[in-house]
Formats: sequence, C-alpha cells, structure tokens
Amino acid sequence: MSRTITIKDVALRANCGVATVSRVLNDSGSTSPAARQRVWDAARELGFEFSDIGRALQSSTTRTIGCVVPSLANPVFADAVQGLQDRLQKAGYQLLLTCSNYNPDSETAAIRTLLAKKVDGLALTVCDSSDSEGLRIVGQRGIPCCLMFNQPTKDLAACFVDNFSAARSVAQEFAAYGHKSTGFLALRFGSSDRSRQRFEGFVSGCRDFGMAPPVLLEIDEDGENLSMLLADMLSENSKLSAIFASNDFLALAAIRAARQLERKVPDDLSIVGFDGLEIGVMTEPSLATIVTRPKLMGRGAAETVLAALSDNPPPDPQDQNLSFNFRKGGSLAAPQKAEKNDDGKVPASPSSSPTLSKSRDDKTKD
Amino acid sequence: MSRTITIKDVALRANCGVATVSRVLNDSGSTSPAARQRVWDAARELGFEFSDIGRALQSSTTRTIGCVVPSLANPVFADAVQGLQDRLQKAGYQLLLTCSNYNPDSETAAIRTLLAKKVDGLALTVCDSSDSEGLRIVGQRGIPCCLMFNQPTKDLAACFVDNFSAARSVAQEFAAYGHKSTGFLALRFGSSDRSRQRFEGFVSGCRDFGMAPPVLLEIDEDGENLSMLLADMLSENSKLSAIFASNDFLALAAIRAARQLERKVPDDLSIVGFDGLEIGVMTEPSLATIVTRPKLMGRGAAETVLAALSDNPPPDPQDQNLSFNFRKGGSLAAPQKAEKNDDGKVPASPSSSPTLSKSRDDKTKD
DNA sequence: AACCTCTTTGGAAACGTTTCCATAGACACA
DNA sequence: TGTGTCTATGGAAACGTTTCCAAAGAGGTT
Repeated sequence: MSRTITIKDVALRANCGVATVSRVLNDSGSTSPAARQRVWDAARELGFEFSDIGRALQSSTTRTIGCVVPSLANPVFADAVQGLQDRLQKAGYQLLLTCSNYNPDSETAAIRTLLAKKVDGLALTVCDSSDSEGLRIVGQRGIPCCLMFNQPTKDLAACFVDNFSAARSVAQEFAAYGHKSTGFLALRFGSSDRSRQRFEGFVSGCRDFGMAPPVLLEIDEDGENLSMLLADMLSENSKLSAIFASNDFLALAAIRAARQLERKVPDDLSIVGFDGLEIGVMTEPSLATIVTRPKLMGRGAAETVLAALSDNPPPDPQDQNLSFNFRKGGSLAAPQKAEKNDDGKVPASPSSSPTLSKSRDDKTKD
Repeated sequence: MSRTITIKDVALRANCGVATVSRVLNDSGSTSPAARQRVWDAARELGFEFSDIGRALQSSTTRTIGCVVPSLANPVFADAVQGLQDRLQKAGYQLLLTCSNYNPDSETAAIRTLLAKKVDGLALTVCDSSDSEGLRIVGQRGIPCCLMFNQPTKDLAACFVDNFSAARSVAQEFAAYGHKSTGFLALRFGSSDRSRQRFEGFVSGCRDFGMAPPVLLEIDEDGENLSMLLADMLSENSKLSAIFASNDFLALAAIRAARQLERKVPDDLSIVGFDGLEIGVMTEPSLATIVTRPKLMGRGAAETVLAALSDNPPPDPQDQNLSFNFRKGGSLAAPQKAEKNDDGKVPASPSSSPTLSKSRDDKTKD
C-alpha cells in the first residue's frame, strides 16, 4: 500500500521546490515554461492529487457546508437537500449531511460536530428555531447560516413558508365547505415548530371563520398506533368532521387509519395535509393539501449561505418567504349532515372490529 | 470577530505545554490532577473546541464517509442514504453527500472530490458498475468502499437486490395472468445499470415463460413527454397488454400517461413497477411492484465500510444480497379483451384472490 | 562597469493537532 | 547517599498545503 503522494514528492521528482509545484499546479504566481512542464510531468507520473486537508488547514476554509434536517424519509426534506446540494455543487462546495431524527439533542450534537469539522456555512432545519441550543452556538460563532422550513429568527435568515397563514387558509377552506368541528393532527410540538405554528394558525383561522376551536391530537413521529388514537379522538368528539394534519405523511396515515375505522373519507371525515407531496394527487382519494416548494427552500438556503461567503448582499428576504397554494383534492368535501346535533352520539366501534370493509364507490374521480 | 481558539491558547492560559492540554482533553497519557483542573478551566473559559482539520492532518483520518447517489428525489435513494447515515452516525462518522444526477461524468467528478477530501470510505451507487471511471480510481486507491443498488464487482462489495431474478419473476407474473405481449419502460441504460439488468432479466423471463420478447422504451430520467412516447409505443404494438417499468416512479408516471391516453389500467394495460415504494399502496390503482429494502441497503453498506475500517471481517456477502418480494396491486390484471389465447384457455388469475383493483395493503409493511 | 527592474525560484513559516522523546522531580530501597 | 523506577511535563517534529520573503539571474540603461 503505497504512501500517499504529496507535493513534496512531486517537487523532488521535478527537481524544484514545493513552492514552485504549488504555483504551477494552482496556476498562481509566475513560473517558467520549463518548470511548468517538469512539474506537470512529475505530477502526472506520480498520480498526484492535492489533499484538501492540508489546504483546509492552511486556508482555514473547507469548501464544505453542513446540513441538518430531521429526516430524509420525508420527501419534503429530501427535496430540500437535493436543491441545496445541486446549488452548492455548482459553486464548488460539498455537503456534510446529518439527520436529527426530530430530536433536539441529536440536533445540537450534530451542529457541534459540523462546527468542529469547520464547515464554511450551515443550512439547518431545527426542531424549534425559537429555542435551540445549536442555533445559539451557531450565533456566537458568527458562521454563515440559513434556516430551512423554520421561520427566520432575530439574527438568522430562513427559506420558509408562512405556516401560520397557510394553516389559517386551511381553516378558511374548511369553513367554506361548511365544517364546524375540526381536529388538528400534529407532530409533537417539541420536535417540530412548524407543527406548532400550523396549529396556531389553524386555531386562529377556526376562530375567525366561525368554527369551534380544533381538537388537538399530538403524536410521535413514528405514527405508532395512529389508528387507535384517531379512534379515541373521533369517539370523544362525535361531531368532528374534518381533520387538518400537520404534514402530508400524517394526512395519508390518517386516511389509512380512517379506512380501518370504517370512516369514509371524505364523506364521514375530511382530511387535509400540508406540504403538497406529488404523490398526493395519485392516491385515492387524492389529498387536499397546502402545496409548498421544498426544493426551492434548499436552493434558497444555498444562495443565502453562498452570498454570505462571498460577501455579496443576501438575497432579498422577501423572496425567501416562499408562496404556498391550496390544492383541492378528493379528501376534502362538505360534511354529511346525517347525524343528530348534540346528543346523538355516533356509535364508534373502535378496535373491536379490525375487519376491513369493502369500500364500495371506487368511482370518485380526482 | 475573534480569532479561533486553539490548543495553544489553552496551554498559555493553563500555564502548561500544548502536549499537556492535548493529553488532558483527550484523556490520554498521564496527567496530574492539578494540571487537569487548570486545563479544563482554561478550555471552558475560552470556549475551546478541537478542530477536526488539525486532527485529520495529523492522524490522516477524517471520520468521514463519502456517498454518491443518482438523486434524492427518488425515495429509494433517500431511504438508502438515511439508513447509511443513521448507521454511520452511531459509529461516529459523518456523511459527505453528492448527487450525480444519473450522469457518469458528474459521478466521476464527485468521486474525485470526495477522495481529495480524504474520506475514510465510500458508499456509492454508480451509473454502471461494470464500466466506471470513478470505480477504477477507487479501486487503485484501495479505499474501503461498498456499492448500493449496483451488483458487486470483482473487487467491490455491494448491498443489492438481484435485479435479473426479480425482473424475471415479473415476467412470470405477467405470463401467469395470461399476457403475451409486453413492454419494458426503461431509464437509459447508460445512466442506470439496474435498468439494464432488469431488462435483461425480463427478456429472459419472457422467453422462458412463453411470451414474445418485450418492446423496449428507453427514456430520459426527467420523464419528458412520456405520454407521447407511450402513445407511439402502444400504437405501434397494438397487442401490447402489459408494461414493466424499471422503477416505481416511472410506473406511476406511466399510469398517469395511460390515463391521459384513455387507456384504463389495468383493464387495457397492466403496469408493474420496481422498488416497492410505500406510496404504491395508496394510489389508485395501487401499484404492483417488486418490493425492495433500500434502507437496509444503506445500512448494509455502512456495515461493510465500517467493518473494513476497523479491520473486522466484512458482513457475510450472502446477507448483502437482499431479498425481494412481488407485491400484488390493482395495476396488474389479466388482459381484458381476451383475444383468445392460442390454446383457447381463459387466463386464470394466479394465486389466492382474483379480485381486482383493491389495494390489500397494510399487511405488506415491513 | 555600475545600477535598476523584472522574472523565477526555493526556504521557511504558518495553519492545529498528536505523539515521540528527553528531562526533571518524587519516592523507595539498599 | 547513590541508584533505580515512576509519573508528569514540555519541546519539537510531523502531517500537506500556501504564501511571504529574500535572493539569484537576466536583461536593459546609463
């Protein structure tokens, strides 16, 4: 196993000093044609490649950007990372990637590690941007950093959607369809401030558009026994006719759970998600949702960080607040007013009947 | 903006040599309690953190693994990366991630860059493992490396599924349903050897199970105007009743395209995918496909590389050849316009339940 | 021939670690 | 007191670059 070839070896073979080798290979400083030729030959013959470690040490720059996202399993984050990496690559930067698994502690640890690795900048999605140990450290280090999905903070830029407003508009849609009693299916607020902001926006919307305050169901990321929790929620709130889930994955899981409970979507229960995953239009029923642009968030974060690194003015903060759209879908409809008002409780038959129904219809088109 | 704190600053403040600081903070060598205390205090007061660059240079180890995948937009790769990163993180390694966008040249460039960054190991999905410049370089460098999705090569381990056999089994399914004339929808072979292997397996299966050689439609990754291409394909091959797509994304796109062409799936056209994306069970029709375990591939690759790094024996190569299953789905049925089979038999739906188009989901979760 | 200027060059310092090595002091034992 | 064994310590080298600086030589102008 041959020792790794350094600039010194090249210098030796080319019969010159290391400084000359560096100058030739980096095309900097002035060098004679003869020397250039000798160095090139030597480098080629030895199969020399620069070591970025030596370079990094000397230049205190790694051309590396750190990234922390909750998970790659959710396409929303995968897309953002893709956008981020595309843009960074074009600018000659590499991506150091870590997943926090929605855990604030791993998040902090991850950020620490990235800083120790001397990344030149950071693009982060944190559990809670308003209270993050990691962000605090980043702040005092003064290293270029852009948030993704999180709202911006006092000192940190962000590429994001206005969760509050978007969630509010979902309430408006529900109201327009005639729903009165709704629920919010949330990722634990501790692991996703987006979830909390959406809840708050939704609550605000429910109030303003004349609906009852939504029932809150906070669940873990893994979506463990969502079906049972949902059953409880529904049986305890017999009039509940619509659910807003804090992301599309949860919404899809809720549809599945509802099916197991023999609640028809959207006839018995309307469901709306958040994110606008592509797949939502191919499911049955198709998923009504807030459409966002994760890839743009990634790219935007890259732009922001790159700008900071080259001392350019940051992109217009206005442009970083990405727009959203509501997408209609088969999972949202008017409530069927079959049931009685107050006392007529719907006999919920929870886990006792695990049998799958043959859902008829099939003809609902999207 | 304060200069970055080094071990020297700590030494100065703690009134000792740098060697002592290093020993204390790394808990190596022997040190007096008094010195320990002074160093700890100094380090805390200065907010000292080690620089991994200095360490890397000196130890010629970066605790960093490089990864190249075609794209993160396909959940198959996102999952694999997630599995990879999870495992690596546990072992204290970071992930340097690059996407090749299915382009052999970017792939090579990416590998070069990662090597320059002195990654300790690599986990790669390459366009064509049998002919890859990047792999050649990796080979001569002798750096620990494991492929993902690609079949293993003479000198490189891999976590993979046997594409040939899996594709063959799809042919078998088609034949069992009574299809005679089929097509294969492929990613350009130049950008995905998986696609080629699946095609070959499918061809082999078609031959052995008494079907005509499949019509091949090779398309670009972006799936540009698939609808038109598919239209041509179908009009030129009027008897074609089933299509095998080289991945689920393509299959889903094909279903959409078929819908635009007013060809009903599966009545007019059966479609089967490859990968087993979760979402396939929630679409309408649900997607028949080969189910694989991308996350396991990622984890397996991590295990392999980590083993090599710690001089442990590599995991049993047997275990790295991951199993696959065929998943039934609404997108696959017997050809409808029973142009009578040559032998006059009515094609019977194979296996248990002949019911069409109901996703029997839920139990397939792995 | 003396003096400038300009190009080309190599030595050496610096970047932040770890670790080898030599030394100094402490202590025990004869 | 001399000798030997330990522990604790700091200086310095090494890792692979880049870049500052001084010097050497070429060539031109007086």
